[in-house]
Amino acid sequence: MAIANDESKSCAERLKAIADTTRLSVLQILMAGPKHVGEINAVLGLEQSLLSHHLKILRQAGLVEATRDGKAVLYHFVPTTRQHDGSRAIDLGCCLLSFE
Amino acid sequence: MAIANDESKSCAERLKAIADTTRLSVLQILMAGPKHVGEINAVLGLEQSLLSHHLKILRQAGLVEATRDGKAVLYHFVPTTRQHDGSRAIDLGCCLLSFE
DNA sequence: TATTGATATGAAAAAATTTTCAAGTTTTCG
DNA sequence: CGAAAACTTGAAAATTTTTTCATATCAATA
Repeated sequence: MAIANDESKSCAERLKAIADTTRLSVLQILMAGPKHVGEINAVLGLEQSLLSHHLKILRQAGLVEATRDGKAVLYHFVPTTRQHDGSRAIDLGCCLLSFE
Repeated sequence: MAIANDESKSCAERLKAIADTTRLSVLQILMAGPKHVGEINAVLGLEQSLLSHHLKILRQAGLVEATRDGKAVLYHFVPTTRQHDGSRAIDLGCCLLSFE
């Protein structure tokens, strides 16, 4: 039931999850606050199942989490972040990624 | 692909260049200082042309540069970096990546 | 200049990722 | 309960990346 967070994910593997235009957009949307799949897609306008597949990749990378909210599903950015000299940065293991 | 601004597009492109185990290793090797292709491969032990292909991708992403040095070729990390609260971070456009 | 050492390139094969399409859940509502 | 809304899943097709292999280039040297 709980979404497993694979500890053995390498840095490159997480980077790969982020290194995609669509997923990068999703991440940025979610970093602004939790949103339902439909709300995300109101911005991106993708084929419904395609977004779902991308969300799964982000979930498996441990970058986002989903919780059911009625018949909708709410996604939120998982702050795998840590304080890095003043600003929050996503910790990818071998490197820190910070959106300004 | 649907809505994705130019900024996140080029950012994802650079992230893609970095999001690969081999290229990530090459980058980290070069961040320690310039090295010849042979020296890089002394560490990685890849098929000669394969490393060459990877180096090309890093070059095209503007992350490294090559200069001829006799019959060898010297590669160096291109500091697309900027000071980010004390430590050097690679500026990818939409985000900063910092190795520690 | 012919040869050798160091690396690059191009094309085809192999592998991985992305997109589509059809069908399956879950939850709410009449 | 049956239907609808909001998603997810799985499998196949489409596309992109990665790897291999054979060949080419460039510079130093015999």
